Amino acid sequence: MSGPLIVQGDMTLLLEVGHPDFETARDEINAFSEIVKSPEYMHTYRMTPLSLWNAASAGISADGALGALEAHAKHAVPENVKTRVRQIIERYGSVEIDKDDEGLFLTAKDEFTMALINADEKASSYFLSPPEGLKVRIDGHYRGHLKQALMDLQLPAQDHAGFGEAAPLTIGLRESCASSGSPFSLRGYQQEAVDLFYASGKAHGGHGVIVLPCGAGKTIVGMGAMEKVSAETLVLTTSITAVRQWIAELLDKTSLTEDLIGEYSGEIKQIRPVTISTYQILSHRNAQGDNAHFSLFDERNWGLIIYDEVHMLPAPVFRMTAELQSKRRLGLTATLVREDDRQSDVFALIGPKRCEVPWKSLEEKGFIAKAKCSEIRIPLPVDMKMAYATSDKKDKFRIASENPDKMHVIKLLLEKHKDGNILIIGQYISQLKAIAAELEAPIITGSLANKKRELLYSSFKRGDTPVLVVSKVANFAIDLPDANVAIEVSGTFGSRQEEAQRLGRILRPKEGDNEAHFYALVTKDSREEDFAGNRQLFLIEQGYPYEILEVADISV
DNA sequence: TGAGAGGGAA
DNA sequence: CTAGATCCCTCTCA
Repeated sequence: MSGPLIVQGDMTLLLEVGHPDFETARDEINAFSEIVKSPEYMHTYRMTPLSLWNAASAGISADGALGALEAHAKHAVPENVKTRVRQIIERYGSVEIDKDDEGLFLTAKDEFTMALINADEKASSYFLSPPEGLKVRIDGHYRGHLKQALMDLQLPAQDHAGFGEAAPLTIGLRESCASSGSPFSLRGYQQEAVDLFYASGKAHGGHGVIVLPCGAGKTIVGMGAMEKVSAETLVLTTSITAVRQWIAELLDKTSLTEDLIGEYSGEIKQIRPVTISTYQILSHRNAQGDNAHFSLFDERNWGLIIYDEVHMLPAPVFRMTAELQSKRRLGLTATLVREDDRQSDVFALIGPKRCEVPWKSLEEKGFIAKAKCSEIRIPLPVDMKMAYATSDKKDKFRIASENPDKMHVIKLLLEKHKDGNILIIGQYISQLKAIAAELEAPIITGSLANKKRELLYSSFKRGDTPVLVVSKVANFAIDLPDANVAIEVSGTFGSRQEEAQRLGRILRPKEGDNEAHFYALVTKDSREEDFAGNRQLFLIEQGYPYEILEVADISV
């Protein structure tokens, strides 16, 4: 009993950062808990129903989770925590949905559970008849709605009812890329992700979410799934650029030819055996307030629907997905949502998390660069302190973000990384313009036409432009070239996804020492520190410690 | 026919 | 909490 972990009665876990077993313990508890706070010496994790159910769906038992807690605990694990963890994990699988010749039916593991569901007005409204013992016939059209209602009852269903017949389509993977001719095959973890999605151990796969770091090849996992399913496929993405990228990748790495792949967007409306579309066109309402493009879902007998960046799924597409439970569904994301409660909808309607590849494991294998993250704390200039003190909350954040003394630190960092390819990323256009003007560096914001962006990107890639200033376009633009240094001068109110995206920008493997640097510039003793702390949670969870520096610590 | 600007949406 | 970016549709101008 000398481990780094304190298990508290409220289901939170305190993890001692300086302890020799810190990393092992962190990697193990990550599988069934999520990080909440990460001050310097003690990180706080929390076990939630959803984090435990995702673990359960990945095959972690109550004994497994409790075993990990006990192995790393400093003191005895409280009895109520043991009971609660068992209760929650056992709830996953206490309700099953299956299919026989007569249609869909639900089974509960005991009478109490069935009584609970039967008493719930919403859940029982999808019953076709009163329950007989532990079994009840359900209306197949409302399979998704039922799963959502069960989720509200804290009873996540295991859906074994399978999928309908779909239009078949032979999809093969090439052995070499069409464009470059270089050999192509799935990496080990990509193949594993595909297999977990397709079968997930009990031959009940075909729906679920794969979590992969930026640059780990989400598209390739998608193609692997398409090959397995070999049916007509609908891919939903966040932007037109992403649509085009998918199409280019499919042509490059699969047997699909141009006539089989369609783009369905605001610009081009093709519907083909494999169709790539955007969430926005599906969410778009016409003057009558109807979703004008929902029919895309019924245009063909899709066998697989791929949700790219599944954490971005808008509400109307969720609603539609509730009706699509007889289609295979694959969600892809770099960061499962934590900021709101939509993750329970993802769990109920797309499926449980099937696989999560830790960033650090890719770093060890050299698939992504090593990253050093630092937060540099910069005081406000003396003459601004009074203005800061007398401002309201939202102005305080803006004043801190636009701290003019950040300029000096940027210059120090540019000096330190003289030969680097440096991205300066920020949130406020006025701030970025001032920085770009001072450094005489080009700037890319949303208002710059795509063609002009591409010119700057290629100049940056060639090394002709060593420093590029970018706005929030960097969060979305997938064609932004890689750098080895990123300086974040301001960020949104605490989005972990944003931080992950931004770090992802510098993680493509590098020549030489394969090392990248990420600096977050934060105003000392300001509200910005708190928000920056929240942004960093995801990366800390993935094992990227932030070094906290003062201006004086920067050595050139 | 296509490019580009402007408005509305979430 | 904001400011910012994107997308879709429509209109105008060659």
